[in-house]
Amino acid sequence: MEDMHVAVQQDDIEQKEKLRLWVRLLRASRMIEAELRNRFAVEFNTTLPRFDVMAALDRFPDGMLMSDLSRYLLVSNGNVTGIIERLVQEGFVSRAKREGDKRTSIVSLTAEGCALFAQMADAHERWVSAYLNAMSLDEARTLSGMLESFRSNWEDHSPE
Amino acid sequence: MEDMHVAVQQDDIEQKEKLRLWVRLLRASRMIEAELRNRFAVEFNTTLPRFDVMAALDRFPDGMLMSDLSRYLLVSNGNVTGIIERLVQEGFVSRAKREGDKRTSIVSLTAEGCALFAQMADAHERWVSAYLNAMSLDEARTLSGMLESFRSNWEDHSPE
DNA sequence: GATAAAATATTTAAGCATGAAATAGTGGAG
DNA sequence: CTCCACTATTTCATGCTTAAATATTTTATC
Repeated sequence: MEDMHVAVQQDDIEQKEKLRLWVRLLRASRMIEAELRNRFAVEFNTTLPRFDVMAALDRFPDGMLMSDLSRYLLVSNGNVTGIIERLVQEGFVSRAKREGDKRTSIVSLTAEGCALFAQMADAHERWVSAYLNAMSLDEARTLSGMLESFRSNWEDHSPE
Repeated sequence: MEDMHVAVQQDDIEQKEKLRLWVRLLRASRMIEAELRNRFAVEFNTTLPRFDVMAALDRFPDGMLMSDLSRYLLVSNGNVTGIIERLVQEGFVSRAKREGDKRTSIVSLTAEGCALFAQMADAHERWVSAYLNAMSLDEARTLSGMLESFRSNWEDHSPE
């Protein structure tokens, strides 16, 4: 009986500690995101979602399907449509119809988009590294490792 | 000369490691957020931003000004207006005009809102803790501590 | 080959989010 | 009292985001 109380209390402590972790993770993420949003707006007149899309396309030079993009970026299908729409209009992304399949179109960066992304990626890396300058390299590696192992264990409770 | 190369290379390694950390942090945050959004929609027919607002109001039972809310939640002024609007219509939040100052209105949870929030907060804690179940209590504490020290050092590069 | 099932992409409606401008109220200096 | 600066809130334009509905094409099954 006594043991049960102790066990339950332990569970509760663990639950609360993990809730606190989540709150702090979210807060850190929001702070950095807000700062980046601001920088991207000021320096490149663009947004974070646009940068994310261009980063994905830069990583896959042969192009991606719309559904590849949304899966890779963890955003919804319809979301990508609008972002790509604007990027195409501004000449940074091109859509190519594919021979065999009339549903799909392969999107990729144009030469202009590629050049712009190189600049943005460089600035992005410098900004992020500056935001994290109070953290040592070792700490960064530890944190990074823990987050990666979290990600690789994620499927356990994720549905589907 | 040789030393300089080594130093520069070290800086670059550090920059890239911190970029990787940011990418993983963001990814973890997005995965959990997506899962929570889904849960809140299914179980409570509500959204994360609404939960955040109600959590703030629960924390300040005497009520908050609209500007208090937006400052506390790190969101824009106009944003809060719409969310409160809907919560008021559904009877979870009440607005009271203040005697002395006709500009301000004090918003607070109604009894209904309070009761609903208690349920949601409980579920929220259980969900989050389940998402992090692959992580030990010690790991959670370590990670949490690192994120907290990051937050407390944030002001260094944040403007204003 | 016909039909059903799955995959791909877009559109729609509602809500979230921002920054800027508009509106309205307060309070002090002259 | 009047003007001016400040505060609080809302409104607006734009863009992000989702889920659900729709349309189209491809693939599988018989």
